[in-house]
Amino acid sequence: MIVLPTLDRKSRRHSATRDEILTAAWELARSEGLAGISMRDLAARVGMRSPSLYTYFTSKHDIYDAMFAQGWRAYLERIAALGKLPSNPRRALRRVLREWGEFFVEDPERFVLLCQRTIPGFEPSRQSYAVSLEAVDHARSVLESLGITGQKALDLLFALTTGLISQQIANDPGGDGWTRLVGDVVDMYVDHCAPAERGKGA
Amino acid sequence: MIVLPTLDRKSRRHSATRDEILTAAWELARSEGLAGISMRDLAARVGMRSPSLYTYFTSKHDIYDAMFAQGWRAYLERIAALGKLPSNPRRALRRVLREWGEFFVEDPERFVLLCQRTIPGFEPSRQSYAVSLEAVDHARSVLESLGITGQKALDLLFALTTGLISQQIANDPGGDGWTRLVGDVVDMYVDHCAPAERGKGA
DNA sequence: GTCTATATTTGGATAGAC
DNA sequence: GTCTATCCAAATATAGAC
Repeated sequence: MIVLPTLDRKSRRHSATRDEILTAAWELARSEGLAGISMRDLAARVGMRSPSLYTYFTSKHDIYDAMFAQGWRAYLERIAALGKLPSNPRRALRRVLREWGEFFVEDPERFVLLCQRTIPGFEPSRQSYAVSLEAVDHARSVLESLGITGQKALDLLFALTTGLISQQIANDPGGDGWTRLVGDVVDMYVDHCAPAERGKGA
Repeated sequence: MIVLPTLDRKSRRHSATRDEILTAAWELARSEGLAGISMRDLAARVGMRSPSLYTYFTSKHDIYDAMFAQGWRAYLERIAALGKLPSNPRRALRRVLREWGEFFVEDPERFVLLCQRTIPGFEPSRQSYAVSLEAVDHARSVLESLGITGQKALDLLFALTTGLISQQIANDPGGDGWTRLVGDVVDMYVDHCAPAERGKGA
């Protein structure tokens, strides 16, 4: 007898409830702040009492960890959904950064969890961290197509983007400052890091 | 009879104790994190019990508020101590940003309180906020000497600097990444925002 | 799997004696 | 001004019945 690699009814149900809890956790994060999530409130939102949550997650940090992985997976999906990037490398970078910015600006608490990591005591597990590294690798490959290599340039790009997003969130939440600035910023960055590309912005 | 505008013995003592508490608060912030300060621990560190703190501050937020103002005042002193800035505007900006970076990298919790403001529920009072605005005005005047004006350019500068510092603190705490990058960053920024200055970096 | 009940800890803040 | 004693609220997590 062959056991199919699908989950049985019970496991599927378990997994669905986990997802339901995570969805509620994101909602709660958006309304109360990420650090403002309490097990009581979270349970109430899915029609449970707090002890029942421990059937699905071993601790509150375990929930944050699942959210962290889920967040980065959502990012990878968004980038994948962009399809083929423009062949002009500068345009490609612009396209990716615009998406990056919209992704985080539309949900500031996601930015806090994924990029700022200011939740006291929380550190992602090895598996969840691995998901975030895929996003870094993707950025690296886009830079390489521009002839930009090295950790320094990558660090600079992240500093630039995360700095802008956090300013945007702090000063103009929900606004479109990012979208309006991203073109400028890409030009500034590329002109500096890949001078050979200067003037090829088209 | 003339009342001199100096504080009497009692007020001086009161003020000295306040300072002592604030110093202990910074120490505690550096070891436990800013959000990890508790009134009990803080009191213990100055040889008191927690209720006594309320003689000097009305609440915990009141302590954060005093720290906020103290932090920005310390920044203004550091900048003032630089003396006359180089007449070359690009060098002047480099000098200021280098100091800015060292000031915050050497005490990450200060950066959190002054620039990130992620303490739940804390907002600086009008007076304390005014101190921080002096720092912004100083940056604006340095930019003006470069012929760079407008809120957008100022925002971009802050995004760039705070982004870099938070990356530095997260990835290489205590390192000198900032110092090594600041020249690059200034060139990149000035080339973009004040093209007329291009090549005048000396 | 879910519940009630509760352990445990921790925190800010206050009352009132001295 | 400082203390002891205490209040009150909130939170995570566990034990054990159903």
